[in-house]
Amino acid sequence: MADKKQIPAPTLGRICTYIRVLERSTGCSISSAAIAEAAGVNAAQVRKDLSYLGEFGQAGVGYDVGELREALKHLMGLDRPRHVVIVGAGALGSALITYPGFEARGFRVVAVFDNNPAKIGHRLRGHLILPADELAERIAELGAEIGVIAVPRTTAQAVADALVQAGIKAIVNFAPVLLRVPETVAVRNVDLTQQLECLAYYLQD
Amino acid sequence: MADKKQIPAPTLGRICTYIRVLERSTGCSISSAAIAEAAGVNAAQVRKDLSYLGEFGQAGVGYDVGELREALKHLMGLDRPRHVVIVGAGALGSALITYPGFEARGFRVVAVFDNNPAKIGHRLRGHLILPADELAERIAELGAEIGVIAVPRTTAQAVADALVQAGIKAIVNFAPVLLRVPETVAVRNVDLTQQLECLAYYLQD
DNA sequence: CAGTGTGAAGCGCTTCACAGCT
DNA sequence: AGCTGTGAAGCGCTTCACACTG
Repeated sequence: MADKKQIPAPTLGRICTYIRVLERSTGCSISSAAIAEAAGVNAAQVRKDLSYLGEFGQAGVGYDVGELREALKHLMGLDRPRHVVIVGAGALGSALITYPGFEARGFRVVAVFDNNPAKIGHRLRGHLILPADELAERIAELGAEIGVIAVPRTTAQAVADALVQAGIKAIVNFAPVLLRVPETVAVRNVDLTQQLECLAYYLQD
Repeated sequence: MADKKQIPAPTLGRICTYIRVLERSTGCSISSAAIAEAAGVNAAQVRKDLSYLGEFGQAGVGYDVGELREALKHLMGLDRPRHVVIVGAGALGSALITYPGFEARGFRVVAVFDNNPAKIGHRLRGHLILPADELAERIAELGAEIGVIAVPRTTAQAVADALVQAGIKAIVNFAPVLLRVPETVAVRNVDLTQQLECLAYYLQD
């Protein structure tokens, strides 16, 4: 990714949590302490995070729930839908197609790709599986902005290259490998096995 | 989790990466610079991380690949298999049952639970779906140590409570909610939607 | 020499503490 | 009184730099 260093990455993650807290919140105003309690963080942290988008709070009262929620969504770029393509029609890719949280939050899966001829042309959870070599043209015509890599480790880099070539600027990578992409492309790695491995450490002694 | 503060959490994550680098490495000795290059981190970082388990390197040469790999696996508690239970037989839970990385790294899925009567008793990818109210007894008899929560947000806390009650000390949580568990239980949250949300931020301007 | 191990510096995020506003 | 916004302190991870070793 480019610079964008205005807001620290940890803050971005927490802001997503704050948005969810606000969406489930009933009252019309909420204090930083209440947000902090629900999000599992320090109240000063909440205020510092929120200060990145200007002064929203009312001293002595707190924050307007609706106003803050919309401001945070706007800040995160969540005020318009995003088109997502999934590469890899295996078990994981299949699960991601219908993952309820995606559609509910404005992420629309617009295409699913695979390079297995036995899968191409078949329907998977309502989506026609497209050949991976059509990535570039499909991404352009569908206006996709985010690519999800759900292929085996050995083909992940090739898929990433193809996505970058197609103009994708944001990638979620489920393959346990370090992707080499231009600095202008943002990558989030999700290593499911690593989660278990880290837990194994704490299971000892 | 308890204290365990000897090794910082970021280091634990990187050590998992180092293990993979070593498993794919061909030579019999490797330098911190080579590990760093493959893992995408700083070489000094690698040496500092490795120094947590004593002095393994040979000055002027590097580290013995096999020896270091086994030492790291032992440190992480990966030198014996772990039994995993998955709660939630939806699309995500289903994908996790056969996730190739789990079995390959010693994590064996020994049971799958759901509370939907329509699913209980049916087979899913080779596993009989068990009723969620049998969690405690099954976990005990199967010797499960890790629980994976792949249920909707609204039931995640109840599942976590049941897992804790059953003696589980390590949880991977896919539900977008803050779990309240005793300090003795380690939790790793994996919020798939949040990955996309953070990327949306970088897609702006 | 090439490369490790590590004290010290650097850096960035987190938390405190309090002035200021309502 | 209650709560925000923020400078300053605190803290922990990262990186540097170099003495030391085979």
